[in-house]
Amino acid sequence: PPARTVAEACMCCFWTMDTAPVCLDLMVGRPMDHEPSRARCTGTRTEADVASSACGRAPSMTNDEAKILEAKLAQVSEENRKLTEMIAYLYGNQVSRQSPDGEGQPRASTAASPTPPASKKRSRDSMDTSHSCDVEISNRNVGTGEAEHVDVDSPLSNGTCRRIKVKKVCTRIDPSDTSLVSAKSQWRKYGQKVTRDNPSPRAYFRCAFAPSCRVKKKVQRSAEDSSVVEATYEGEHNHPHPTRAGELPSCATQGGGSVPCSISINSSGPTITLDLTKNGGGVQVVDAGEAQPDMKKVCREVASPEFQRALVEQMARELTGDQKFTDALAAAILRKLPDY
DNA sequence: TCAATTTGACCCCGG
DNA sequence: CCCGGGGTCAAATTG
Repeated sequence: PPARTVAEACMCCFWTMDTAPVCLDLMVGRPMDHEPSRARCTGTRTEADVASSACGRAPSMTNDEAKILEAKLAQVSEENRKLTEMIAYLYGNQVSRQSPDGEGQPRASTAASPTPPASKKRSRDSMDTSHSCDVEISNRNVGTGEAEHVDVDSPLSNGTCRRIKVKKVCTRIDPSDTSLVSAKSQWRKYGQKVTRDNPSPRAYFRCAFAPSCRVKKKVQRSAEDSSVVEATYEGEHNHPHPTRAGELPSCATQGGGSVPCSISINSSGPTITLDLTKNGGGVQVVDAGEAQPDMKKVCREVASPEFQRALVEQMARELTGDQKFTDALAAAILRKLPDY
């Protein structure tokens, strides 16, 4: 519990469980709203201390000290930014290999400016989902589906490269099940076409969350086996993956008041958010609704007492091994002590 | 009334 | 240049 009010940082760590990536956000505390005693700042200074000092809350500080601290703060911020980008990039790569629909966090590389379209491209081009010469097609093993992985290069005639992120997913479903074909919820259907080589119509979907998002999906039953649905995902989301309605309910609505920890499940993997600023404890799995079967299995595992215990132990190991955290914890405890 | 889906027409590209 | 097919648009339809 003391940790709730200590660290100023939000720490993230990622690890893989089975096939699903798990994002762990530890929202450890809010900045202290009262000034720490100068006498207690004699030890290792936390970033928060640096920040608060840099904000001029230490009137006796010299300009040189302030400049040094500002530079230090800027350096730490830059490091933090780079680490965040790296995590996003690594996580994006992982998602691109593991998520059946690629709805995960956009990769850092998405920010790269796209090469202008080559010569013969449609003007109303909606094909600007392509930004590289890598075409990744992966048939993942979903349920009883077949699995294969293919990489295709797609250079342009003018010698430049464009990046097209394409995933192909084969899923075996009950023939009467139209859930995937209709693909409601986060995809908006904008067209349907019967193609020459397949009697089943091909449905075209766009991301329904953001109009500017260029991600597309094509869904069509296999010509050979109508129980197999092939979904092709093209492009990357250019927006954070939104939470579904009710996925992250207000802490106050949960039993006994606030919930310090919640797990949101989406197709790119469950996200565990630990908000240690709240009272109480426990882990809650929220909305595994459309999760894949293996995802649901992961959800059950995540919700299990064994996993929670392991999670707490893992967190404890990570936190106690973090010098900054322990320093901040000690400082916070000192601040919390009555001024005798 | 509004949002989502359907569906015929159109556009673009490759052969 | 023509034609066929895939992909997209947008008006009509539906819930």
